Amino acid sequence: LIVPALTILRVALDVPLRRVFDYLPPLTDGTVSIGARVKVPFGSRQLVGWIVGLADHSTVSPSKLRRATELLDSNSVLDAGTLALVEWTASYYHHPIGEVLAAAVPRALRTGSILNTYEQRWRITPTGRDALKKGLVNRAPKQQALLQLLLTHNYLTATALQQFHEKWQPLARALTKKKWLEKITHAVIETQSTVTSPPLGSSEPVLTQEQRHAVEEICKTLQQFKPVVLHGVTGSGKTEVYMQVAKHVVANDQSVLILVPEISLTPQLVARFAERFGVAPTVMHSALTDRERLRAWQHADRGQAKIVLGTRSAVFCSMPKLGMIIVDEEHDASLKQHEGGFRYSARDIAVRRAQQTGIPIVLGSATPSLETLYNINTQRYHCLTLSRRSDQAPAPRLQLIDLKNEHQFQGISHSVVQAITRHLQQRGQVLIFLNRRGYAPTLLCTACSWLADCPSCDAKYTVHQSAEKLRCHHCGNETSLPETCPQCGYAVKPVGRGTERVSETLRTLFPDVPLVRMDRDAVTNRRELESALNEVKTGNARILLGTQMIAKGHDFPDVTLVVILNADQGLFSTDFRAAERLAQTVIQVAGRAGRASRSGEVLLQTEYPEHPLLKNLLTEGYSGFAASALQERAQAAWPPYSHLVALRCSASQAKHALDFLNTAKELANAPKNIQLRGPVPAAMAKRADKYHAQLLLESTQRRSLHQFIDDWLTKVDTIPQIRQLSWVLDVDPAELF
DNA sequence: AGCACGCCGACT
DNA sequence: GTCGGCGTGCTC
Repeated sequence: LIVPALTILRVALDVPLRRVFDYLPPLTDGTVSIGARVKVPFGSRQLVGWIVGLADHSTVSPSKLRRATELLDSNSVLDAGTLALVEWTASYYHHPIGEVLAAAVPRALRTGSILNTYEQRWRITPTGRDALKKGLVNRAPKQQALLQLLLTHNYLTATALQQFHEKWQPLARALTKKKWLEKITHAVIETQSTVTSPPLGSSEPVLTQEQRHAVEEICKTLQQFKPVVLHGVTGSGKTEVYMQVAKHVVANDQSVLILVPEISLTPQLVARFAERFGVAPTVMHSALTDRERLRAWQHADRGQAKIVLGTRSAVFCSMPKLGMIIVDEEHDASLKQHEGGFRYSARDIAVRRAQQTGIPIVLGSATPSLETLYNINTQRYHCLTLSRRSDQAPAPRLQLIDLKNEHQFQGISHSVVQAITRHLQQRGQVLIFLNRRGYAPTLLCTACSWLADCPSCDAKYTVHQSAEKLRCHHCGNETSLPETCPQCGYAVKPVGRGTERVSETLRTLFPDVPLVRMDRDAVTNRRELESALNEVKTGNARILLGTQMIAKGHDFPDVTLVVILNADQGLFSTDFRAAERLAQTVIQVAGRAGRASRSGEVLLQTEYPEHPLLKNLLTEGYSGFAASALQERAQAAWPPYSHLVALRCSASQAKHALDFLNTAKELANAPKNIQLRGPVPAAMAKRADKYHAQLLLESTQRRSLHQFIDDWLTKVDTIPQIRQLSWVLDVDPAELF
């Protein structure tokens, strides 16, 4: 197809500008197709852009209109559905489409570098054929034989030539010189080496009635948008349901996209899918090299990947034959990108993608987010419940320990010590959760009340005893641990407790019991993670102590006691989502207990046993908690009963940040149904030597809010001080710091 | 963002 | 006399 010279290319570029740029098509031949990449001149540089549209005329004056340099793709690297999704995302998050694309695709595609793997091929030229026919090569039998071979073979690769003759290179050189042979560079499609083993049919377990019902419901209508929530308690076998529904989709010659919050959780999931399907799923996550990521992308784009398993950016993976999306642990905060300029919720985009594509989507969780529960209540989502554990284990018993009325040793109460002793005696394993790493959260002078605080943040230094360091967990500052007070020279002492200190305490209390500590300091790489998990799984370790790291994903079948050392941080937070997060953490951690035949026990230490949130969670479980939490949200008109957008700003001076937000607020001529709140400094205003502040926009009318923002941002873009600060728009913010 | 252009201060 | 500081204007 030759494109008329008049065609205008609409090109998205990776620049922070909320518009696309018009170009004339390149003079080189080739098919101009939407979704392909072009190299274009932009100012004084050459950039790689994406063709996101074609037009027959441009409103840009002809003097400004420039010509694209080169087409980079002849066939698709981004299917039409994915591009449509990227366009929707750019408009929903009010973010430049070029930057959304840059976040969505592998880096290798962005730089315009070699998309394909190339293979050198040698073939006979027409003059070579001629020469052969005329007998001109008769005096060089080797050369003749080679040309003869090429008559029947079309082309030979270096490997093939090697087989033909050990010293083929001088031969080829001589023939090339006479123009009888030519070397061509051919792009080859790299196929992912897939280790194939026959699917183990026997490994398909018998489903529980609830699992079978869920599979049937999800598979009833496979070719239409149908959001389903799979609300399954820990151990109820959600993964088995995912695999069975995926099997139906794959049997239909379509592929399945599975999103997970973190890659550390995937090895087991990958292994289970690999075993069941006989082919390892195509994985996509940030730990891949550029080359691996490109390969995975192409594999998916060509429809060769039946199952794509990835973290949040995989929601944009090009999959022309996408038949279903599964979002595992849909409540998990990691599914939202909350750093950098482009902040998005992979779960929300996934729902949109399923809707655009007209396919089912499964949102799985033991603790669904309040938004999701709200969508169930309003009949937008269909809920399928797995209330029984597939291993028949009874639900663990949850119990509060009142720290105010108990003797305690280094933050561990008497009854917890007794419970640990009891479970260890009964050959159970004990899991202890504390969401705070390091030795102690503060270092205090015993005489002059000096506190070690981070010079770059409004935060205290955390004591890291074994490393002999003070570290800031907010900016990465580090300094040596002082032995005496730098102010008065008197003794200093660590105050409060982190996992490092608790591990010391536990070793004192249970000197003969092997203990494994899992947090970011104790476990720094994959190998250490594997070995720590192995210690627990083999039963060598009897006590497992850790942070978030142990709350997610991993199975610890022999754990019979779970202790949550301190649940109180989340109780009095100003963030409206704190309660939800706390409840989810408690339930997720509790879910690690008693997965095997033995029933589990969960102890939760608190200073506030009367707190309604804890009482509620205890008596009513997660669903009961969620119902009352939703009522509170409704009364306060917080999400999901309203929609939030935060304009966040950071600058080297607090005043600059607040001035900018105030100017932005003045520029807003917001309709009555949109409230602007603030600006206010962030709870931790100073972080890494920058001062943070935010302006909050709130409305019950999503459409109206978004229309307003479109208009407003064009004005915000013109605020002059904009160069001395950085700002981001956070649509549906996960936390309001 | 990134790059060019432009106008003022301390250097060979 | 110029090298280079970073303000500001623009990118189809």
